[in-house]
Amino acid sequence: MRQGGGYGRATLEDVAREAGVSLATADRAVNGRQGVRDKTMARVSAAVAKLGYRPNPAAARLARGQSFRFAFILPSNANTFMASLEAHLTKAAGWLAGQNAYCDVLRADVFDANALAEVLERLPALYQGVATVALDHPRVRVAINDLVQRGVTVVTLVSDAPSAQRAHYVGINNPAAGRTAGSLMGRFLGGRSGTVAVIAGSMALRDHAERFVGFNEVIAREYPRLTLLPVCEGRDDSAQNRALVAALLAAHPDLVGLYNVGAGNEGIAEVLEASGRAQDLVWIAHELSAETRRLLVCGVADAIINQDAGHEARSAARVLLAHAAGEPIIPEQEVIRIEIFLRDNLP
Amino acid sequence: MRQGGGYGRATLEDVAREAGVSLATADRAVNGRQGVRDKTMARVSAAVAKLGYRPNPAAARLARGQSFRFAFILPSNANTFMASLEAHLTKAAGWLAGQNAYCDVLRADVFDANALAEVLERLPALYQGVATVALDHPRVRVAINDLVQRGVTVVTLVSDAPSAQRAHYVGINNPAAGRTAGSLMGRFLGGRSGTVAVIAGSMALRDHAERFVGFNEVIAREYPRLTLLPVCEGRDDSAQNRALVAALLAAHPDLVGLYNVGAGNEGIAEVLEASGRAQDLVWIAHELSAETRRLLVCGVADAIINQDAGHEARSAARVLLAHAAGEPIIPEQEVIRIEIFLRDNLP
DNA sequence: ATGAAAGCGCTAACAT
DNA sequence: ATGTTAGCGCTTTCAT
Repeated sequence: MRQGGGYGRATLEDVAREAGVSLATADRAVNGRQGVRDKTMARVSAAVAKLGYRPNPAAARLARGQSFRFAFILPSNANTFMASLEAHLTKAAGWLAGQNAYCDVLRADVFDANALAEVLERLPALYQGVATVALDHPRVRVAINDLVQRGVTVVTLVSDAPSAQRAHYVGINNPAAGRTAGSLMGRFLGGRSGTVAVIAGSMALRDHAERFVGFNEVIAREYPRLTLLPVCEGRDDSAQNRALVAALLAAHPDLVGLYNVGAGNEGIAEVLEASGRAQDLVWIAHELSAETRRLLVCGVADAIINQDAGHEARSAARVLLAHAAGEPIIPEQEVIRIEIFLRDNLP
Repeated sequence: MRQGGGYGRATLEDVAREAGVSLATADRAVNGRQGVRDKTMARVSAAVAKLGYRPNPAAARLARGQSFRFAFILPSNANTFMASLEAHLTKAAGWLAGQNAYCDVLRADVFDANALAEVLERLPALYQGVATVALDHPRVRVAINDLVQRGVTVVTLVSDAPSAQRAHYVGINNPAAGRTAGSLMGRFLGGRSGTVAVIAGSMALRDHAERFVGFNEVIAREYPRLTLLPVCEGRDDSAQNRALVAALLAAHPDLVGLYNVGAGNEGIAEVLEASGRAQDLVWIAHELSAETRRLLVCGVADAIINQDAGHEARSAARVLLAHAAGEPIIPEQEVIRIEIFLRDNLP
């Protein structure tokens, strides 16, 4: 491994010399700290421009020597997706540790607004930042706003609380995800007529409700030959979903499409595969996992809409650190995509 | 994921004290440098474990004070996608500069193996790394291998040279992208029968050829009611593509699908929109841009297969830096996805 | 308002 | 084989 010498990169010291001021003054000027005369400021700025000075973030971090502590609030009962998110969060924590930032995972029943709000309200003061799977509820909103008031950076993760003053939302646009599922459903069904069913965990969950709204919007507007059945709620539970789908198949011989807005795909898969209608019926589900991957490959599922858990974990970590350290983020790097996977473009 | 204790992070000095050795020895042991007795090594390892020591990468970078210089080799005549890639590369260069790594953009006619090979062969020795839009050709392969031999890190970008010993390929799996387009085409056409045309820049371009092969594979195997016409080559040129599509529309009243493997979508769009068959015909193209975005929104294009130029630029920068600095990468972060965009999931 | 100086945690000469 | 020491570029008291 070769090493380049220090090449002519200008340091703050060079700037100070060029401007005829001390290192400390140069630092104050460059970082916009107070107590610098306009005239000196101008001289330093000129030197910066002349030398093409760029601060060395590694050195700044080292000298500052500050460390951070963040909390991640995750659901107490994790499904496959949340488990994957947590695994990625653990890796991201390793990276954060290298940046002098440490994090703890806190549990909350994120489906229960009061339970979640309580965890937020009682959050120990040692945390400079929180990433939480949120809920759009008045008490949660207040809890988040109070934290923000206190100077804590709050980032919502996977599920948003748009009415709160969180610094950032790391997750997908759920109505758009639902519309995407709707378009895929309509197009995959070609000109076929028939009935389409939607299964959700619970319509009280904002993301589920939003996805359904988006799905419904597209189907109703663009595919009049398809009839949407009332949403079935299966609590994201495989066993309940199994029963639901069995009933749907029995009751609707003309069932041509199925969209599962939430989790619990295993149960659905079992019934579909057993029914012999799996290849014929268009099934769209969410979140890529070992299981949904298999379903896609063998043609039982037709498309998987995914949000990249690894990306979300890293994004939350980066955003939290950047905010706490007062550093900028690269916005486009932090946009979580609504990914569409067919069996052909699996990663 | 734990810990922090506020400021009590163990430093190398703590490790040295705990192990009863000097700072330098602790450094040698921790970094696996030679000249440390097994016994001391063990003592240091024990101290590391006991204190939960984690090196501070910022401090290491600062102390090492090494800087790097990379070259990016891009096509001399850029289309929209390449222009976007370059814009993102410029931003990534800003980040790299903060990491003491500087880069230059070199031009080459990357479609001409000899021209590209020449640029690689004559690459100034000052570069520790190169990211190049490559070509799978014997002379290019040799040129890349020679660079690698010399200790230069070579990364291929967007277009690969799999037979060369490049350290990494930043780009998508093109046969898979073609298969993805094929599946979308087949499914979007529902049970319709008819003719499908493919337009490519040139079948001599590896990525174009690979995409076609993937597309053809799926259509031939899964959609027997669709007939594929021989590939038309339009040199990625809008004007040529305009003429090609006009001819196709005239000659094939039963044309139901169109897949453009390469660039030059503007010309295609014009003819399709003018023909009045735009809404009926399924058109799939590559690379999201202001133009293809518009086409998607107004229903002229039905799907865009995309590789994220921003991701590719940042990924190339990260991989190059990590390799040169001997640091690890996060593999899953560097996987470039085959993105499918419908009008509903546009970023 | 400005300057001097002491580190931050680690690396790499240069000793021994 | 191990220790000593001088920084890397920047931030931050503490003086002036």
